[in-house]
Amino acid sequence: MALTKRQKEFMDFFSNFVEENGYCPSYEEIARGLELSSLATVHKHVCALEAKNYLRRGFNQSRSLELAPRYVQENRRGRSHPLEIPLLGRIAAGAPVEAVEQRDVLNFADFAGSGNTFALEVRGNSMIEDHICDGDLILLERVAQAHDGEIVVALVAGSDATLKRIYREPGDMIRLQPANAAMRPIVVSARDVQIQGRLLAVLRKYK
Amino acid sequence: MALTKRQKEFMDFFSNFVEENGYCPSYEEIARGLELSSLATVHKHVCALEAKNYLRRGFNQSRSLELAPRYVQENRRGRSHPLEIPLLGRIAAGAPVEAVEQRDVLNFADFAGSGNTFALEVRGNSMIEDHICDGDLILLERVAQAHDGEIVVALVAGSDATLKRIYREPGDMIRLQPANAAMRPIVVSARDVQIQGRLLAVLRKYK
DNA sequence: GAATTTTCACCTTTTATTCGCCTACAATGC
DNA sequence: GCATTGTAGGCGAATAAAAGGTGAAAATTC
Repeated sequence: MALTKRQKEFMDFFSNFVEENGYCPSYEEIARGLELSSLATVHKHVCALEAKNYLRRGFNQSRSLELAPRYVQENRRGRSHPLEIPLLGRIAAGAPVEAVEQRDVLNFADFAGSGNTFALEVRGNSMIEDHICDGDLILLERVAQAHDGEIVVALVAGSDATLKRIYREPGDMIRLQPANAAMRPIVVSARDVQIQGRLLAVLRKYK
Repeated sequence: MALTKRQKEFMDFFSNFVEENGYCPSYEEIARGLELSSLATVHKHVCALEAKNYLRRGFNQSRSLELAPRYVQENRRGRSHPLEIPLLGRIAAGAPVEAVEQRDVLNFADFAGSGNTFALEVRGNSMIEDHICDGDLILLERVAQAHDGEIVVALVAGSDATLKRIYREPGDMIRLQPANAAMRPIVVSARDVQIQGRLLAVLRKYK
């Protein structure tokens, strides 16, 4: 009574959907998720999975599917801490992911730095060559000073807040260097630059 | 006996209302909150949710609804510390950061997805044009199937795990497309490809 | 008497079910 | 070796029921 490949995909999709939305998908939503064009196929899968005791349902009731206790038991792995994620290893290293022992844990606290952290959403492509894109979220540590070459959010002449690399220049000047060949560095008097924060991390979310 | 989409919205609204006000909403307040014009609809929802054991109530008594134990249990998850960071606004928008008075909060749970998440460290530059760099950490959702164009970690012929965009090709073939002009796509039979996860997020840490 | 819940009859949209028929593949009997 | 059978997976359309909705009137409690 084990799952077939397709049935496993079904269960994966289903449990992810419920986890994310808090309610059961309709047959049509399932069909879209599994790229099926007929509801009959979804129905067949449901029947098969119910027979195998992976799903429960109410007859003819909308969105009444639920994971059967059997599935829940077989699949409840480390629900430990929402902030800790198993760090399995490295890709392109020629080994299947499962094979890599789980010894490391990725903890979000590592990204957040001390207490003085804030976030911004990036607009524009001034740092694109450093692979910081429009729409990315960045975490910053609130500091007033930065070292040469660090990426900072700086306020120039009290008006523009920009993300740039910072360099000190002779004559008490400051150069704010974009990472975009199409853009020119900003060189201004140190008096007119106010550093707002130093880049700690870049976060990018997909879909 | 799972919740439907609308019932979930009902429960969300109801529990938020109680949380904020400390008392139960009247049917009319519920109707306004869910943009319903008839109290009959509210009543129907209440009956359905009572039957499903998500709500309790006293017959004909005003504002006597309460969350049933079942709901409370299912929804008291990881209230530990979501690790929230203030999201202040956007840069390069021509305004100083402080000026943006935004109440938004960046929550790491938003990145971690459902419970089925794991992390990998990226090696190599095969996705560099998508701005995923050597050394970046990526979060993945464990799925067995992916849609065309999504970025996945795939195991090819049981040996290489790689991060690529996936596309289906005629003849039951799969094309794994790098984002790097110097590299060629991998085209193999669908049988020889095993998807390990779908990209949820990219994290990059500085210094 | 005001606020609130319950009930009525009726409507629309969403959804699950069922039917017949198709392909691929692996196992079985001859 | 070859036909036969069984099983998993799939398609599209028709159908009926559940879920969601309306407005107004009645009933109940405070």
